[in-house]
Amino acid sequence: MASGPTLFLIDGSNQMYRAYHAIRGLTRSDGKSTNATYGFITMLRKLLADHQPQYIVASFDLRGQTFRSQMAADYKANRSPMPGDLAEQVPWVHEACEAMGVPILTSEGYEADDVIGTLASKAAAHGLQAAIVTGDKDFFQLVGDGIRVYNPKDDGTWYDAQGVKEKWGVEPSQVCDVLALMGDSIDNVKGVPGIGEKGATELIGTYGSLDALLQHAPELKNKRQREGLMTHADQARQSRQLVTIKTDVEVPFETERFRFKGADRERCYALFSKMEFRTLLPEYAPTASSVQKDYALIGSTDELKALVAELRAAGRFSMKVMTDGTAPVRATLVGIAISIQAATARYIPLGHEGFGSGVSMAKADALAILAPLLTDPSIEKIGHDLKADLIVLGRHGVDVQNPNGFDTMIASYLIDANRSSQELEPLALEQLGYKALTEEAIRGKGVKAIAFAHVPVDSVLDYAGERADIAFQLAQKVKPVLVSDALESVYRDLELPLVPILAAIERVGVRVDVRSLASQSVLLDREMTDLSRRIFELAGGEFNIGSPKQLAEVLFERMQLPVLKRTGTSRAPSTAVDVLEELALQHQVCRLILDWRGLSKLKGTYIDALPSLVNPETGRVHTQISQAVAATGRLSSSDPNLQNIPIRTEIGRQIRSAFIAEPGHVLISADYSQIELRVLAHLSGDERLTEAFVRGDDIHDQTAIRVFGADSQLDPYELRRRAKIINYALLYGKTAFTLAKDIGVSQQAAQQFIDAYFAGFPRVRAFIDKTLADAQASGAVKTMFGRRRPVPELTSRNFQIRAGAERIAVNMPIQGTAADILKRAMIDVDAALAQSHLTARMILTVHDELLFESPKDQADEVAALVKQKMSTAVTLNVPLDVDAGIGENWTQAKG
DNA sequence: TTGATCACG
DNA sequence: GACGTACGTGATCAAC
Repeated sequence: MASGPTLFLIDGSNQMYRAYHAIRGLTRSDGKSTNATYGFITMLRKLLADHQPQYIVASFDLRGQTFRSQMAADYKANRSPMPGDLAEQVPWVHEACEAMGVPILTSEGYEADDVIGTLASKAAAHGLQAAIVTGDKDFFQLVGDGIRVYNPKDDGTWYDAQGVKEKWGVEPSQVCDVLALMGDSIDNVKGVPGIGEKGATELIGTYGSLDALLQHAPELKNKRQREGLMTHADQARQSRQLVTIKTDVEVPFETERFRFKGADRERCYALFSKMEFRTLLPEYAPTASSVQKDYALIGSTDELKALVAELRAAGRFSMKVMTDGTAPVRATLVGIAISIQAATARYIPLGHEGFGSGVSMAKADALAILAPLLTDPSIEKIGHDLKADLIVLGRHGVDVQNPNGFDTMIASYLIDANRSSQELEPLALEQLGYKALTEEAIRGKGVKAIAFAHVPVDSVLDYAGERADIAFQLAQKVKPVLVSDALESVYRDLELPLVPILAAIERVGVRVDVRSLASQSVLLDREMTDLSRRIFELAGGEFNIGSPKQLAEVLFERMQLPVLKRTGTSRAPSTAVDVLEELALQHQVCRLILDWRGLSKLKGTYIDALPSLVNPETGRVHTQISQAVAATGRLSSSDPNLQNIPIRTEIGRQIRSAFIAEPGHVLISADYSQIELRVLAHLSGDERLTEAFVRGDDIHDQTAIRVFGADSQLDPYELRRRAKIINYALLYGKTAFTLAKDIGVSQQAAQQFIDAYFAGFPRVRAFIDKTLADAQASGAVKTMFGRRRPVPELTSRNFQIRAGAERIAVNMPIQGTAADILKRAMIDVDAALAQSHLTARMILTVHDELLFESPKDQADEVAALVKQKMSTAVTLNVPLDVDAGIGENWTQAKG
């Protein structure tokens, strides 16, 4: 019996192909496929972890001729050439292999199979067993004493001689004969026509070998087999030669070279960052402790003064304001970390209690020393999410001025808006190869988390110092990328000036009429109770209407209503609005359920939730605005989201009425009229669309005329409604299928409308086509201001994924340009207000709307100024119309 | 924590 | 010719 350690022989080409087909649609942000590389690495990692090989080597097929192609000119002639996006990955797979510590051995003129066969057969002589890692059945021929096949698919399967016999019913020595009969259409090994896997194993099992079978061919009962074997005997013999794996290739067997010494972490790290395999990075990142750091506490005002002098001399520094509490508007200041050089940081403790409380300086004293620096516009402040720092410092009376600052979160967002997270830790890992401490590691997690103020100050120094240190290093790293990606002007002219404006909006907040909401809650409660009583009567029993599961059971089992649609992942019967709308025609209970659900949503999300979000200190609601989330460039709002306050229904408008102005003040709402369609007119240059806007026509009426003709018998309101749907539908790539549903016509009619639209506005079609062509060429789309969004899925071979990417590509330049325009307007309005005598404050932004709170007696002037600045924020070849309204509450202001 | 649902532009 | 069928967000509730 063979013994000794096992040498793992990886059939690299086979495993690379398998990975390529097993994983679909994995791409890097530049659109290049990385699926085979990722799959191969995953396989390798699992193999290494599961079997901890002492010896390992991989072989790959080389390009060009092999002895087999010389033997049979058409060998592998049927095989389609390697797909381009796999060929591109070959060097990466090789690199991955070697970086992971697996040497590669190949031989000119031979396939990987032969190299592996040779090594396997030589292994015993070197005191090793062989394990061939492959999914290719051809290798069964080599199995025997000391040689096994291992297929890593699923959880992995081992094949020894017994295993081969169980799988195929023949000995490994007979495998070549079986393969010779079967042939292999992919490699163009012809075999014998009429004999497949089943026939081949049976025949070889019966007759013992190909030669014996050929001798007895005339005696066979089965006509197809008999004639096949008699006419194709030579072909079968040649096929056997082709499938026989060589075991005598001249390759050196160097045991020591095959000894597995572990991965080259640095090489792996470099490759995996390049490939954007983010989940793999932490494991291969250099450890934090390996970096020599100079972090220290600032323990006295004298030290602080010395630090300030140093910072002033440097002209720039990075900072991280440490706080306890979730939102910056109510968080307490704990300390400030500062860095002016990689691996260096200072921490100024300001609010440490309990252990280490002695180190904290008085906040007022320390801030007074720091303030001249923070408010000096000539000093560059670097940070990751500076808005949060600005809010906290602002609440302590320090109005940070930072016109040349650098925010690494925003820079990273501009470079890749698709990133799911723009947080510091993953960026540090990917960009700097630095594994940062997590907040959880310092504070603990969940309910047991300790406030920073109570964590030993040395730990906070480590953590906070790192944040400032990393931000400083990251800034140096991403600044050049901003320039090379032509993103500097979006950064300087749009995003950076917006930071203090958003900070101010968050700090000011919005006043909410809590009493009005409370009385609405009571009324709604009654209405819902009433509705649920009627629902239970019709349904024949009580249940939780808010539970999709229970509701589905009542509707589709107890009441036997038809299941029209199923949900995405769980395939449960859907109870979504459109389904219930349709079922409402059959049973009135569905209408009641829809009504109940509408009320429940509004009550739960707004009426009952808003009062609890009022900040007790200010009596107002302070949303958080994210500048680095939406991939199109829009802002987003959370905690609470004030960008989705209801408006479409009567109850919705009542909720909106609860957003009110301070006594003596009013709210002013100013919104762009149809900004996205105007952007489309501008970007496409379509004459008719442009003219319609220039003349001030109602654009939806114009579309109605183009699409439905001037003399449709339908009600003009209905026509306009449909035209509006069409206008927006086409902006986003809606299809006839859904358009038909939305406007209640046949799919053919909907398609005619779409065709008529594009015929009526011909440049729109051309614009869409050009946008797509450019996107395909560059892998990204851009707004008028140069903001970009990578769209890697445009090259996907999956229709669904590709179609989705195309819609994104068409939509982003429009939605994104509109977002850019609003940002530009915010900056202009803010500056104009600051320069005027007016004291109005911007309090909200909702995609195409700005909301202000103004003293009553200034309202008209403010409205005029806002309107003027918004409509001239940019110059398009269509006018930018702005509607402004004034009122006691948000609903009135929108009137 | 995830999925379904639904609020907004 | 089929594919599945509109973009972008965030909050809540139920159910695991």
